[in-house]
Amino acid sequence: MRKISDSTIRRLSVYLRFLEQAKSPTISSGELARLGGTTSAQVRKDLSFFGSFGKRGLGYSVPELTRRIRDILGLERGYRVVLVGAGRMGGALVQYHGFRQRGFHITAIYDQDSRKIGSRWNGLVVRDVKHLETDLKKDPSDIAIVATPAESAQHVVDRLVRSGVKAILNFAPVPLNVPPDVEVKTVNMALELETLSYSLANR
Amino acid sequence: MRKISDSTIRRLSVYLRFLEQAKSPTISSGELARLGGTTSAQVRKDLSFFGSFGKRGLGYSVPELTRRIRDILGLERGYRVVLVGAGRMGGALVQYHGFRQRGFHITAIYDQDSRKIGSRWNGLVVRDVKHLETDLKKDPSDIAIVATPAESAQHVVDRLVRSGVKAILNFAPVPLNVPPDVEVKTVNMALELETLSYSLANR
DNA sequence: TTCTGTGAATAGGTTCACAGCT
DNA sequence: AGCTGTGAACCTATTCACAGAA
Repeated sequence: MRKISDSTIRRLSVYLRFLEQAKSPTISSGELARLGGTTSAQVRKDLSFFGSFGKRGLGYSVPELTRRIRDILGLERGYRVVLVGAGRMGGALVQYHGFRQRGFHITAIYDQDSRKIGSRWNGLVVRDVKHLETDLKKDPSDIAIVATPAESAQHVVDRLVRSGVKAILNFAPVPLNVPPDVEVKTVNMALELETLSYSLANR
Repeated sequence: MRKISDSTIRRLSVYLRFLEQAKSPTISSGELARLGGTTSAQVRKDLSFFGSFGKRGLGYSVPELTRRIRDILGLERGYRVVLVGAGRMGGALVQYHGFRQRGFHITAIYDQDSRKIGSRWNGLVVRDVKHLETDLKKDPSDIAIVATPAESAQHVVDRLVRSGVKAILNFAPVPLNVPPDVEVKTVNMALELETLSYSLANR
């Protein structure tokens, strides 16, 4: 398959959010653009990589386009997600409603700290991270969320990769090394604040 | 000032993190690149937008480059940050060590929910969001973090903008409208998972 | 010799503009 | 007439490659 840019995928995801809230049966590229903060040409180009979903003179059928984008993004199948790191951030993520809503189900939580192990979080019992490999062998997961301290992140990731995890959402503030068939997305909040600092400093 | 791309700024922020951990007194663009997951040419180009900080044949002085990047990013001055939304995510952010470490001080927390108002969070008392404008008039902040539900985010942002906030880090999963002199960075975690879903679906 | 600094070349993403359906 | 689909033009970011300083 043709290489699609990350920004296109992110925009599709944004369009999807608005399609799901749309009231009218059809929507134009211009309207989607306005909602998603982009241009109508961009919307049409983004969609054109995957096919021709619209009707000229009319726009896009909301239910059809919704279905198509969900399909492109692979959201139909639903995912089992394991979370490593039961700190504050892990806690927020477990509760985060947006994940479940989108078909991402957190099925297990791991931590190192014996004070956390055994406690219940949103219906899940925090397990000792030493069980990570054996658990994943029994119940594989495609996606893991890493919310550990920076120091342990790479080690945890190595173990996840060995256990067959293919995609990792990383909240630890370090770039992670993984083999080319594994996808990592790092969310670094301090870094986001620093870009804001830069824009404040340069005006 | 010449327009610098967001990706350059983000990489500077990554380099800075490694410079602060570096042990040797000098470092080459190749080494910084390896640590930061990029190329040596990229490192040199990024830095060249702001000056010539290295010595040919030698590399960059770690303390000097650290200072220069902190200066470029505007991190020397320190920032007062207000947080709106005392939910799970807000709680995680208040505790997040990376912020304080980098000179971002959360000075107030606001919420709408009377059950949360008055409770202590990390030494701060959660205040009723109705005091937002009067508080900001007394003690202005340049930066706000918005961690409210999607529905209230735009309204909160309008009030922040009217109160003189110039930079917003948004965790609500909606694009926000702000005047051109205000900078917004949105972190949307469900969206990050969706890009991972896409890459799993297309292999 | 090593490693920076930087124009030039390349690649990639966005916008334009218009032909072609409905 | 309205709005899509898309090649072409444009613009921006990355990579190359090499001259030049330590």
